[in-house]
Amino acid sequence: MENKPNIQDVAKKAGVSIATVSRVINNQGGVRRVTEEKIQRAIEELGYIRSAAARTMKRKDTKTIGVIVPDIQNPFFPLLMAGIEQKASERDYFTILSSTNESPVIEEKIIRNFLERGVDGIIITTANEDGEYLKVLEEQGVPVVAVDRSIKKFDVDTVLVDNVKGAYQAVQRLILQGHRKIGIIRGPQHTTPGLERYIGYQKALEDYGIPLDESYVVDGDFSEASGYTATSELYHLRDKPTAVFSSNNMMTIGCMKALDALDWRLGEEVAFIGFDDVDIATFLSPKLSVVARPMYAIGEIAFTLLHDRIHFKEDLPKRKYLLSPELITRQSCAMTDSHIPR
Amino acid sequence: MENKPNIQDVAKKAGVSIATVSRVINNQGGVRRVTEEKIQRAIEELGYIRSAAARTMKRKDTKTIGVIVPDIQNPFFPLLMAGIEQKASERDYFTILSSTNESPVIEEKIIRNFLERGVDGIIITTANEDGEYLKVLEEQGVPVVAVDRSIKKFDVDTVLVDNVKGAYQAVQRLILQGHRKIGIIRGPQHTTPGLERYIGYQKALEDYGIPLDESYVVDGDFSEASGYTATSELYHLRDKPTAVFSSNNMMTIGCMKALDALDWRLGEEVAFIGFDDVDIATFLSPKLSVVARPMYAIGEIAFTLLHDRIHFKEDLPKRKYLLSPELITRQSCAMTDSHIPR
DNA sequence: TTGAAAGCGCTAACAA
DNA sequence: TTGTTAGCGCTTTCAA
Repeated sequence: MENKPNIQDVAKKAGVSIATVSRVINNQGGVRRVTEEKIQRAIEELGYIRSAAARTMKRKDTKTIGVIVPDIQNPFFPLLMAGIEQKASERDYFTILSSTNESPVIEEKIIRNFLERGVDGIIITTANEDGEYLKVLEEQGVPVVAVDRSIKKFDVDTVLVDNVKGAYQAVQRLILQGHRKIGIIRGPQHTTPGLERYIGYQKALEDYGIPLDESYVVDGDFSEASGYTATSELYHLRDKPTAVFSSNNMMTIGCMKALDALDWRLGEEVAFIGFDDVDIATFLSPKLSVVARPMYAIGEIAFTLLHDRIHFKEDLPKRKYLLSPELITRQSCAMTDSHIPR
Repeated sequence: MENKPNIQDVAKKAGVSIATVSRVINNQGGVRRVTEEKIQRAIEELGYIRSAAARTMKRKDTKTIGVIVPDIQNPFFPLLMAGIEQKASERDYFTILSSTNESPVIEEKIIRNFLERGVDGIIITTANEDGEYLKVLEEQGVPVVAVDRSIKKFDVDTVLVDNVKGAYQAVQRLILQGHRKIGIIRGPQHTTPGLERYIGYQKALEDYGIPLDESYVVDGDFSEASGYTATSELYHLRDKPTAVFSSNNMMTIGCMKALDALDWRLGEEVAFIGFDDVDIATFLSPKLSVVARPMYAIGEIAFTLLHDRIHFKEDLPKRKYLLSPELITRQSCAMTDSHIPR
C-alpha cells in the first residue's frame, strides 16, 4: 500500500461497500454489529483517516469556525480564545485561530483563507473597523460576530464592552476619593475604545461638576512607550494631577515604569486606575486598581451568538451585547495618607 | 444565483473553459491578457472564492501547518506562535493553532482533526511525551517537529532548551554570590523540564563542592499555588536557605506572593533566581533575575525544520536542536547588603 | 493559448 | 441491512 488508504481500500479489505463504511465512520447506525466490527478492524489495520476535504465537498458545513484576533501576544486574546473554545468544544465545533498583528492587509488574507476553507462562521476583533475588505464577509453570507471592536460597514452581531461606563466608574472612583486634578492618558481618538474611554472620563468630571482641564489630557497610542511619555508629561506640569487614569494595559505598564523612574510615588503622591487588568497589578505596592474586562465570558457569548446565527441565519435580528467591565478596587486609587493636596 | 458560484459559473460568465479559469486563479500564466481580464472581471462580479476543499482533493499538499500547544494562556506559547508564523508567512504557509489545555485526550482529538484536514506538517509541544496516540503521526508519515518537550515513542526533529544548563547557570550564579544554602522548588520529576532543571541544580552544587541538603529540595507541580506552598515550607525550616531557585514561571509568581505574605524580604533576607522570564520581573524590587528561553527563536527554528522535512521527507536525518537559555541577571540574585549569613 | 475530460474521496439518495 | 451511483469543485493531463 503505497498511498494513503481511502474509503475504497477499507471497503475492499472489509468486503463491504463504501456506503457501509461511510455509515460506520459517521456513526449513522443501521449496520450489523459484525459488519461494523469488520470495518473497524480494516480501518485500524490500514490506518485509515477520512479526508476532511472530500467530506467538505459533499456537505455544506465544516463544523469549523475561524477566530481572528489582532495580537495573540496580548493576554486578552488568549483568554477570549479560551472562552470561545470552551463553548465550541461543547458543541463539537473546531476552532482555527489566526492573528493579524493589527495589520488590515494580513487580516484580509486571513479572511480570504478562512472563506476558502469554508468555515461555518467567523469571530473577529478587526484591525480596521472601517475596512472595506470586511464587506466580503457580508457578500459571502458567512455568519460573523464582531468582538471588542465593531464593524462599521455592515450590520453584524456584536459583543462589546461598555468603555464609557468602565472609564466613568474609574474616574468616579477617583473623584469620590477626593481627587479633583485627574489626568487621563488617552488612546487614539479615532479608535472606538480610545474615544469612548475618554468620553467616560469627561462624563464623570461633568457629573461631579469638575471642569475639564485640557492640560490633564495627554495622548498616547495604546503602547507602553506612549504611556511612559504621557506620564512624564503629566509629571512635569507645574500643577501636577493628583490622580491618573490610563486608557489601556500597555500604557499602564509604561506609566508604572515612568512613575518609578520619576520617583513619583504611587499611592502617596499620585493615585491611579487603569483600564484593563494587568498581571503586575497585584505585585505593585500599593496594588493597582483597574477596570477589568470579562474576556472569557465575552468569548463564550461570542460563540453562542455565532452558533445561533449559523443555525438560523437570516431569521434572527442582529444582536448587540454590551458587557459591563468591572472596577476592581485595590489600593492605588486612594492615597496612603488619605490626604489629597488641593 | 442562489448558491455559491463555482469555477463553472465563472467560466460560463467569462465565456471560457474551466481549465482557463483555473490557470488564472493559480497564476500559472499562458493565458492571453484579454482573456485573463475577462475572467478577473467575472470573478469579481460573481464574488467567486475558490474552494480549498476541492483544491485539496486534487493536490496532495495544503500549504497549511498545524501547531499544537498545551496552554495558550501561558505567554510562552503566543511568543512561540509568533516565531512560527513569522517564518511560515514568509514561505506562504498558513498556520492553524489549537490548545490542548494539557489534556492528552484533547490532544489526540486535535491530532486526528489536523490529520483529516491534511496539514502538511505539525509542530507540537505535547501534553504527554509518552503518549501512545502520538504514534499515529509516525504511521501517517506526517512531518512533525517537537518543541520544548520531546516525543519518546519515535524519533522526530526536536527543538529543546537546555534545561540542565539553564538551571546550572542560575544556581552557579547564586553560589558565586556567596550562597551555600540554596533551596530549589522543583517541578514534577516525571517531566523532562522538571527533572532536568533539578539535575542542573545538583550539578552546580556538586561542581562547587556544596553537599546536597535534602531539606532544601521542595517539590512543586509547576503551578502558582505549589510555588507558594513550597516557599512557605522553605521559610519555616529551622535553618532557612539564603537563596531560592524556582523551576518555572508560575511557581515563581507563587513564590513572590509567599515572600510578600511571609515578609521574607527579597534581596535582603533571601536571594532568588527563577527559570523562565515573567512579566513581573522588572516590577519587583529588587528586579528578578531569571533564566529566559528564546521562544520566538525556537518558533522560527521549528518552522524551518518542519519546512525542510516537508520537502525532503525521509532523506534527512532527524535533527535535534538544543538551545541555550539566557541568564538575565538583574538584582534579586544578590543580597542588598552583600552579606550572606552562614 | 485554449478546451475536453478524467478523476480526487466522500456523502446521500435510491434501490435491492 | 447493504450496495450502486451521481455528483461536490477543482487541477491537470492531453489534444487541438
